[in-house]
Amino acid sequence: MDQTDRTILSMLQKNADVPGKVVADAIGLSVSAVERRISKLKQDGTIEKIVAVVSGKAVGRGLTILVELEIQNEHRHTLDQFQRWLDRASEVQSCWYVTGDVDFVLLVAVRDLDEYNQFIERMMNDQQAIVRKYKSLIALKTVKRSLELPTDR
Amino acid sequence: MDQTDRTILSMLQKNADVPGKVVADAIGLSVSAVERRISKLKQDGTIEKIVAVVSGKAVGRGLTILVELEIQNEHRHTLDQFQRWLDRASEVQSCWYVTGDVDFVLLVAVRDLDEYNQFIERMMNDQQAIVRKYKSLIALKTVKRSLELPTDR
DNA sequence: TTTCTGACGCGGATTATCCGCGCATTCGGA
DNA sequence: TCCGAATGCGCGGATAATCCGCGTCAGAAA
Repeated sequence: MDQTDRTILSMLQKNADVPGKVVADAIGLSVSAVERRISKLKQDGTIEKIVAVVSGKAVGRGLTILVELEIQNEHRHTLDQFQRWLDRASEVQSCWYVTGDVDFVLLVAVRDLDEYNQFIERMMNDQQAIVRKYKSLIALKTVKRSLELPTDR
Repeated sequence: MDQTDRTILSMLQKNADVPGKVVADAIGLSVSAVERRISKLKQDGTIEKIVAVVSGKAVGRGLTILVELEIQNEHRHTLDQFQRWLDRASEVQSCWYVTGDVDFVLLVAVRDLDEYNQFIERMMNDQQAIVRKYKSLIALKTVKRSLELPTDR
């Protein structure tokens, strides 16, 4: 993982829909050298996957809400079970177990408040033994939306 | 945007590193029909981009922190300026302007607490006229991490 | 019914990727 | 110092994927 790899990663995080030739020209390497590096980065898990980023509005999921959760108890089994539930919930894009007053933060994408309400009710019903309370932070504006990581230094 | 398009989007959000043939076989369409649909979805902005998802650990940015911000005032000019700053901050992966007690939520990826502290100091220094207070929610575990949207219904 | 539109499958032309080869550089022991 | 082993490179042919024009067909509108 040298500087060349980092440059490649930086490019592919912005746009992975690019022929090797373009990357090769940008960094002054042959096409096959670039291909070999990319396939190695995929192999060793540095590149986890290549995905399409879809417009929420275009598929009718334009409403983003951050949900802060407090849970009843933090026993191992309870946590595991709840996390599996979250993982299967299609409304939940991302989810973190965090320090502080709240226990979980969810990033939820839904069509509208009605669908959000259905999600919350489903969660409070399915997981009533676990979830104590929740707080909704409705996104009025998504300033930035990516999973891009800086690769420098 | 019919059910076929939705199926394609669902597949490409999980893995866009797939030849058209695979998608075509999965949905029972010819390769060229699939290619035409995909290129149309890119054209009209439904597919915003194709990106590589990189492992934070692999590039030394394994620490994820959610930051809740309260700002001094919500005048248009102030907000715009601050949002431009956030957009340029490489540590900030995502950022939402939200309803409720807090004004912004940032998703930040850094190497360690030291680097996080540097980021916070830089923000509080550069944007001292804007940011009133912040609260850090350190991710002990990332349960789920994607921008994937459900396409059904 | 006729016409128009849009999406389809087919298949050849073009591009891109995969991969083996030989070469240059680097890095550790003898 | 000298000499293998390992690593990464560029080249170029084989393979695979994409691009694109053509003719066809089904559904909507005249």
